[in-house]
Amino acid sequence: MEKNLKSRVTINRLCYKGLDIFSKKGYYQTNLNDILTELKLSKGAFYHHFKSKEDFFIHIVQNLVVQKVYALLIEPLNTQENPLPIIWDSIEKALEPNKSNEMVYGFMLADFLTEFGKRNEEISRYLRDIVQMWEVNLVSLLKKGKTDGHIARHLDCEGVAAYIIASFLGVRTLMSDGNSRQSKYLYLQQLKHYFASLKPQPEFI
Amino acid sequence: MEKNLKSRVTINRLCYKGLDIFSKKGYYQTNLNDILTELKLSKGAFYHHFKSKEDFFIHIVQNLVVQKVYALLIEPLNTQENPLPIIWDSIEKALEPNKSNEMVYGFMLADFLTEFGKRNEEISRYLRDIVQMWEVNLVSLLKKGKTDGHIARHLDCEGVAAYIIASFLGVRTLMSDGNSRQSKYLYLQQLKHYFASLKPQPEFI
DNA sequence: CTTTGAACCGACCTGTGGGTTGGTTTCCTT
DNA sequence: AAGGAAACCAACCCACAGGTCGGTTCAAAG
Repeated sequence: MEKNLKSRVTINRLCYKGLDIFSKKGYYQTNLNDILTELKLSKGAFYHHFKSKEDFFIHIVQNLVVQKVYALLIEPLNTQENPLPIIWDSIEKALEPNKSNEMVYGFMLADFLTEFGKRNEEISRYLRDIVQMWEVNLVSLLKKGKTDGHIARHLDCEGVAAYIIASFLGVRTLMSDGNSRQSKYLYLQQLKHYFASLKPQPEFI
Repeated sequence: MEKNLKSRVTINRLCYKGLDIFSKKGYYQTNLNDILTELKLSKGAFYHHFKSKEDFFIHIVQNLVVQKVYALLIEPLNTQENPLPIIWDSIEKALEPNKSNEMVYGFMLADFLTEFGKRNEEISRYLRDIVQMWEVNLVSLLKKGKTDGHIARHLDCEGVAAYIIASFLGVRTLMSDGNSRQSKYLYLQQLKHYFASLKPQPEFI
């Protein structure tokens, strides 16, 4: 195989497997051998492509995590329709386990944010940037929903976005507690109820 | 000082300082010396009172964490009044930093749940028990609120409780992101809005 | 005062895991 | 074919942290 191509293949394998295991066990609880033995690679191979474990993780965040969050939670918001069902659908999909690798991408962000919160300022910043990117897009979509008459005028769009994000980040904690299907179902139902309360109330017009 | 008393004093000092530092840095990222040097105690002293780091942490959870959660989130629910303002107040207080030691007890549960989620089944169970204790009390209070006419009849109390818990656990992630006051404010405002939507709707009677 | 054992000390042991380094293979260039 | 660089290997290094152990202090009992 061509050298340059082979290099990229190895880097990709490392990143995907890394994200997989980091998501399952957490960053600090994962050691490089966990990743390397599964891929039948050596320490030397790893440190040929990345200068440190932290560098490796940042690379994963800036590529894979950003990409997943964008595809699942942000890109769907690019719509002209009623925002609330769109947002609800995107969240439901984000909580759905990915068939190909059993990974629930919705988990990653919240777990990583917690893990690095008071521990690694640099990585925290990258993660917060992703959340903020989501928040910004939510807010602007909600504001458009206001002008289009889908959302009550008196609502605070920043507040609604923060509340959506908080509940989304929190439900994962409950979902990892055994009966994840039940928690997810209850959460999504109430999210729908909350969204219904955001619609313009006819009797107030 | 009497031996037995001195022992209990030392154990208490260890537990409080342990909870403090574990809350700030996480369990796995805290080493015993972080705790022991601050208390001017030795390894020997520690292992005289506890058989392992894990045993130590379980002791903290079963005593201090349970006690804090109970005092802040469960005991206030023992009321005959309208449940929704009561729940809201308890959550607001739980998110308030404790003046005496700067610790935000509301943080602990969610952080620890995340940290041990896929890592230590035994400790996870203890933590989940605490959440479930909260959930059970929330549900029963909400059901009473239904019969008392404070909450709409068609609502699913388990769902409401799950949603409250999810959003509470999640807001802490946002709160540790720098501007915690702003996040908390937005969250509490929307929680109030959500609660308002749970009241019986006059036009549906 | 002596004895006893709980409370405590701190040097040491040991496994772990991030990172290094010298060497080997593979593939492209000339 | 030869040279060289990229890709990779695996033994090694070392700092760190959980846990151990022999010894010391001190308060209560006899």
